[in-house]
Amino acid sequence: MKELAKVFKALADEARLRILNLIFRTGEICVCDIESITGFTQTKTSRHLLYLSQAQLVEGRKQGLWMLYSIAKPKDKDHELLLGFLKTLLQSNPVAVQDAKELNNNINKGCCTTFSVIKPEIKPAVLELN
Amino acid sequence: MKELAKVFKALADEARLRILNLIFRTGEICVCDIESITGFTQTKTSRHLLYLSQAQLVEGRKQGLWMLYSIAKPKDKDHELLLGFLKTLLQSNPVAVQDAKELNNNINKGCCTTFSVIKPEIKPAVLELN
DNA sequence: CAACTACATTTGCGTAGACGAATATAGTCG
DNA sequence: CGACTATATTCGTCTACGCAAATGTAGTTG
Repeated sequence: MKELAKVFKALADEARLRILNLIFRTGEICVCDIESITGFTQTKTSRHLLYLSQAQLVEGRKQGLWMLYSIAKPKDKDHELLLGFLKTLLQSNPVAVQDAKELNNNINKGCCTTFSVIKPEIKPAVLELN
Repeated sequence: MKELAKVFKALADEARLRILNLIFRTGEICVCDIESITGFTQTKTSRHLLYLSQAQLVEGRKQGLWMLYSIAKPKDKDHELLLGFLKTLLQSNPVAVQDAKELNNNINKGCCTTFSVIKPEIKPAVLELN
């Protein structure tokens, strides 16, 4: 129960929900893209990603100079249920949709590090923006 | 998005999750029963119920001297999804199941105000304890 | 190896939340 | 109305969290 509360605590912040949304929509994204899309400072972005990973909501891997974050692999049924639930909620949320549009703009302008440098094969059309 | 974060904040506390669990399992329960089952002080119980009702997760009605709390009626699809999700999570949680057993004990011993005084027609068998 | 980039961590500060004890309020019953 | 019960609210304290600025670190590139 305490762990469940801890997960909800990780979700109890708008900044973290916005970050989660970007990760859901991209599959995998680097820190600097999150910064540029949300307007968060580097410190703030990094700290919130730490919270999210401690709550087992996201996980990161290092690739060269970049740190790439993705949604954590579900550990059990409840965990899987939670992640699916979150994705559904964020799919229709106005702020989440707005961020998704900004993300798409960045991809098209070529200033999205994640997609232009690291995963150039992934095209905007792949993203589910609505 | 801010409202979503607020809801998660209301869920980000073990005491509130335990209270929610009791409400889910009984359908409607008075404050003093929550106190005796959880061992929370009166202040603590009341305060957390306030948080939960402000987040539109529960709602209360006054009956005589007692305040009866139940799960809030869902306002929209997302809200309904959230409540169903929560119920599922709490259904299998060990602490939640333990509290359910304690609740059942209280009902059988006749010291559960909610069921012995206010809703005597509801029998323990009605409760889904596992 | 030196400059640079992406990211993490530390520090210090202000605010929000959790708690118990005490007090207040509202309804009931004699 | 006066004693009692159930619940809510206030108060003071302690801890946790959010933030920006500064600093640290790891990997890359010339």
